[in-house]
Amino acid sequence: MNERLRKRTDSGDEDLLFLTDDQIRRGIEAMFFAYRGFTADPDRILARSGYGRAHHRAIHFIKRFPGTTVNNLLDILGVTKQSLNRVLRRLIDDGLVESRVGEQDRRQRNLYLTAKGEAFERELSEAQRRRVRAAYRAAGPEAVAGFRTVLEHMMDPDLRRHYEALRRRRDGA
Amino acid sequence: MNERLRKRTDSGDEDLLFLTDDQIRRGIEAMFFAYRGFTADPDRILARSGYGRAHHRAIHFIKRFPGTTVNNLLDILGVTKQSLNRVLRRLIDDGLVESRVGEQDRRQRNLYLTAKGEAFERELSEAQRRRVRAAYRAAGPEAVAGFRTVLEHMMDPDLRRHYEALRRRRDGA
DNA sequence: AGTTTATGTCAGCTTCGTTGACATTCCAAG
DNA sequence: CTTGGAATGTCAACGAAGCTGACATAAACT
Repeated sequence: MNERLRKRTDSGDEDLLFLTDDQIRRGIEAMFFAYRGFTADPDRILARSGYGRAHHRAIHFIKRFPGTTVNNLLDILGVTKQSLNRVLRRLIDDGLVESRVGEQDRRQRNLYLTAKGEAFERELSEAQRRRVRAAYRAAGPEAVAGFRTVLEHMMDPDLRRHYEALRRRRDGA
Repeated sequence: MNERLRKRTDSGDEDLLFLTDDQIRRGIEAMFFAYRGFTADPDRILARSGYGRAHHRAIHFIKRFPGTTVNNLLDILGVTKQSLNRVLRRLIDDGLVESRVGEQDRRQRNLYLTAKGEAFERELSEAQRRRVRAAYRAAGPEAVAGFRTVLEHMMDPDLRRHYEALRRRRDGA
C-alpha cells in the first residue's frame, strides 16, 4: 500500500493526507481518463453499426432486467423519454429489442433482447469485460475491493437504493 | 475487506472470485453510476452559464497547465481541434480564457485562465472535490488507494505516459 | 364519467462530437 | 532566398444525443 497514505501520528490519529486537494484532484483526473479507457472498446464496436453509448446503455440494462418497462429504464438511465425513445425505436426497428404489451397492465411495454440483440450484447460486454478484467487482475483483489467501495460512495444514494431494490425484486421473483 | 474476496485455497493459490463475470459486471455498472454522480455537481454549475462538460474539461486542464498550447490540450482531451476550438472560442469570448500568440513559434497559442476564469474554475473544482472528498472519507484510505490503482490500470497506457510526461515537464521547469 | 398514468411522437433547441476546406505560420530543401 | 510541405488554428456544415414543450392514445383507477 502507498507509504504516503499509511503514515500516522504517534497519537494514533488517522493521517488525512489522502484527503488533500491535490490527492483529490489526481483522483478526479484519474476518473476522467479511466472512464475514457472504460468505454473505448465498446465505442469502437458500436461505431461499426452506427450506434452510440446510449444504445449500449439501453441494451445493457435490458439484458440485466429482461421484461423491464420503459419507465423503469428511464429511471435507471436518467434521460428523458423522448431521448430514450429515439434510441429504443432504432433498436426495435433494427430487430435487436422486442417490445411486448404488458400482460397485467397493457399500457406498459416489456422490453426484451432478441437473439440478434443478445448476440450484440455479448459482443459489447465481452469487449468491456476484457478491459475491466485486465485492470482488476493487474490491480489485485484488495485494490478492486477499494475501487468498488469508493465508487459506491460516489453514486447518488437515491439511485443506488432504487437500483438495488430493482435487483432484489428481480432476484427474489 | 470483503470476505468473499479473501478466500484462498490451502495450496496458497489466489482466489479469483473477484474476476468472475458477475463481479466484473457489477464493477461496470458501478463505474457508470459513479461517473454520473461524479459529474452531477459541476454539471449543475455549468448549466447555469450555458456551458457543458467540454468547457469544464478545457478549464480544468488550462488551470493545471497554464500556458499550454492548443495541440497539447487536444492530446489530453482526445477530441478534434475543430471541436475544441468551438469550446475555446466561447471561453475566450466570455473572458474566461486568454489566448496569447506563442513567442518562439507564432503558430501556437498559449492558453491561460483570466481572473474570471480562475474564479469559475475554483467554483467548479470545489463542488467536484467536495463530492469526491466525501466519497474518499467514507471509504477510507485503503479503499482510496485501491480505487486509484484500478483506475490507473483502466486508462489507455499511452495517454497515461503522455500525461505524466507533461506533468514532469511542468514541475521540472 | 372523469382523472391519472404509461407510453409514444412531433417539433425545435443545444452541446459537442465529426469531416472537409482553408488561412496562417514556420522550417527546411533546393 | 524562395518555395513547398508540415504544423497550427479557424470556419462551415453535419450528426448523435441530450433537452423542453405540446399533444395523442390507451389503459387503469376513482
